[in-house]
Amino acid sequence: MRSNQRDDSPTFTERARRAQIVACAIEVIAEIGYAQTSIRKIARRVGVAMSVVLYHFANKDELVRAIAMAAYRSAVAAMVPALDAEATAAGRLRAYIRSHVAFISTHRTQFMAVLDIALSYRSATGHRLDQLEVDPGLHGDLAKLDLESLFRQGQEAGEFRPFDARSVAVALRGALNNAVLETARDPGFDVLAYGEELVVVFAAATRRS
Amino acid sequence: MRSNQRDDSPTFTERARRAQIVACAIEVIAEIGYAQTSIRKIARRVGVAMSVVLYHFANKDELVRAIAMAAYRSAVAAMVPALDAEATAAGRLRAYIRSHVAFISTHRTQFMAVLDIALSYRSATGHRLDQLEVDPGLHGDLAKLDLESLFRQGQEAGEFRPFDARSVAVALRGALNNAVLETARDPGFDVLAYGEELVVVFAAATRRS
Amino acid sequence: MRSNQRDDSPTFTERARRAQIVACAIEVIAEIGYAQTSIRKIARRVGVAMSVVLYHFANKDELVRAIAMAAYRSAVAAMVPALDAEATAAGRLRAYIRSHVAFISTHRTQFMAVLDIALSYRSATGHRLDQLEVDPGLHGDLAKLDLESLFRQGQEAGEFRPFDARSVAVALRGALNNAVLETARDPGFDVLAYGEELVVVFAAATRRS
Amino acid sequence: MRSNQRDDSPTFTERARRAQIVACAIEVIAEIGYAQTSIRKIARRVGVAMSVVLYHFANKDELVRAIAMAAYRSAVAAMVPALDAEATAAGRLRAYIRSHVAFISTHRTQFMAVLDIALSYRSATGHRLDQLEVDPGLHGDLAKLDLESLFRQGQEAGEFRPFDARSVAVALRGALNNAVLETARDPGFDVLAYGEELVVVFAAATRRS
DNA sequence: AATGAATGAGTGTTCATTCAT
DNA sequence: AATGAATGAACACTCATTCAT
Repeated sequence: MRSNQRDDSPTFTERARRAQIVACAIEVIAEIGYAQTSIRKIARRVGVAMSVVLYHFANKDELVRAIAMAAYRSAVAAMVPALDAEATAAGRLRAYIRSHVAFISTHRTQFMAVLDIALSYRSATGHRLDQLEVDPGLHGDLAKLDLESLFRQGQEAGEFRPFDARSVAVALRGALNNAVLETARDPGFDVLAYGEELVVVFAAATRRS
Repeated sequence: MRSNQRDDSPTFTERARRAQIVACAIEVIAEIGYAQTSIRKIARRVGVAMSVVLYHFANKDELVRAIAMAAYRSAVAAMVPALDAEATAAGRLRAYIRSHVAFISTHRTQFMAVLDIALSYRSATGHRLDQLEVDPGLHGDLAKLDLESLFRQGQEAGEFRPFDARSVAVALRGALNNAVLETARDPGFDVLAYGEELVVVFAAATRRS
Repeated sequence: MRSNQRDDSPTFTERARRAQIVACAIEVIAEIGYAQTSIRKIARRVGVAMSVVLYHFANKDELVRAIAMAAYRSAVAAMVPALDAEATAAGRLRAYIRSHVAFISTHRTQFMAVLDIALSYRSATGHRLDQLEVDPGLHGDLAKLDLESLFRQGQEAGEFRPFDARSVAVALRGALNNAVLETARDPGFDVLAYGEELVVVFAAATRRS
Repeated sequence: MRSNQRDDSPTFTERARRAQIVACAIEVIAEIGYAQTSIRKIARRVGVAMSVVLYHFANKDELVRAIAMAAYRSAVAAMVPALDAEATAAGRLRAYIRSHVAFISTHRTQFMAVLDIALSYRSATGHRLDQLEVDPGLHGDLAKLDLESLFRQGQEAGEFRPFDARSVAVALRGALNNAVLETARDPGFDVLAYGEELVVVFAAATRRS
């Protein structure tokens, strides 16, 4: 077990196996739903014994956390640069929406899996996915994706009208998440076009006068 | 068992027990999440043996269906009159949002439960909640709550600008559902104020010119 | 409940209901097999509540006994006259086989059900069907159908060669019962022709010199 | 679980456990009857948790199949050599009966169990035991035990009189199976003597002129 | 004579987790 | 680093039986 080793740096093999397991877990969850997913089925997909999964992850909660972290990391990698490239709040809002739907359309299975977990998972202690501790390195970057502060900055800069930042953030997040569910219901749903519509809607909704 | 009776009229006791079980099931699901909810836990809450629940509902799927139908029925009762009272599409949109958030705030646990089911439930045949057959009497009224046609009618009447009706419907539905999840995360979240913000946002987003 | 009544003579309705339940039970067992048969399914077939069955039969064992007795009675009614009409042991053996397969082919479902019960049923006390007490009135007639004494009488009369009566009785009974199972496997199996073959086989096997 | 392994060669421990479970299952079934046998009771006899049985057999049907295959295998091992040693059809018929009753008397509980299963078991799909797929290696040898072709060959060779081969096969099989049931009713029943009687009966029944 | 409601013991099956190797 | 074996708790569901009405 990892905790038996004297230093904390995982070996190369260790890292590779973990990544492989996380990837397979995402596939399985996206395919059959988190509720129907078991460690055995994940192991079967990887092609190893079930105990191998638990050798690398101690328990199911830790595996779920790893899946979420991997998703956060790739979301951050895809969205933060797009946001950083914009000078205005309105530009960053557009970039947020567009990079988000782009990410959804390129990482459909991953997003599906994480959303599924986010909606139905509770840890042994009853906590939801978004109440899990985030890896320290990720914390700063995730803050950059906080919609509420994006809106507030736009209001302070005089770009946006004075609305309740939190409410509009909740609305936009809900709208974006629903894109994934809609894709699940209808695989033909055009996520990118949906994104463009959201750009128009939320531009109109936040614009001054 | 109900399916044993020759006539279809359930007795008073039968109806009362079923209602009681549905109510308790809603409570339990809202509290611990659908994935963690079992028939035994529901029975424990009602204060009867697990087999009593299955005496009244035959199987889990039927119970889930009963919960959903009860929720649909009360949602329809709360929202349809509000919509019928409005003459314009813009008015009906406002009424939709306001009656919806009002319903959320008065039926929090019920809505939570149904949303949770909608997101994580799959029937034995793999179907999602929204793919379940709806009681015939309910079908007509549920159609009145279809956002996409509401938008389309507003566009045909020249009230709304020409946007993609489906996309905006998906966005609004996502935003409204997220209100429930936000309440779950933060019980202090003011749903009614959120609704007023949505009224403004979607008025601005749909208005001509 | 019957045991509440002061005299033991069942009413007409009572007798009719019991007969109806027994008939339906036989149908159900023949169709889906005794192992899959439950009191509820029988009641469903009759068109009454499950508790009605138990009102008339006290428990499952009693119902099973009633089914067996009904079958014995109709078998006796069909076979005993045929046997009584024969003067020689060889004639009675032929009559036994022929009336037996005739009975099988006219009472297929009934025979199927009883055989199924005979093979897989154990009472609460672990007893098999053939270890159940037989109705006093039936006892005498059932004795007339005892193959072993038929063979022994034929031997004493000098008609049959000296073989082990019990063994040949076991063999013939096994051969006859297997006709029913063969019919279950292949519904096209010609039971009457099978009977004629058995007549030849057991004539040759028992005949002197 | 075995189905987890990547190669198909079961370990020594695995094979031993499976054999042990099959052996105990046979004991339990022979004692209390297949209908009364549950996985839990089998596990209790083995002295392990019920889940251990399902760890090795996936489901009840697979366990039943394993029991049947084990019985078939030992029956083939006991009877086929005896048949192969005979040159004539009449000799093979005698060998069939004698090796069969010998097998019954040495493998009483095993035979009881398999017969009980054969008579009352239905798979999840409704199939009977004799409709289950047979292990490929066994298939050829089992064909050698087909009574109907044995009789037909004897007729073609002019050894047997012209009777309906299928009927006599059904009769002999019924007679042999009934030996097991008779033993269950009366443990003192002399199966070997019964076999000798059958040899005489079926010799007389099949012989020319 | 009949029934609806309830119950507890039982069924097969799934699952995350532990542990010795 | 990996694994086979085992386990107990939980799951949905079935069943014969009881009892008040």
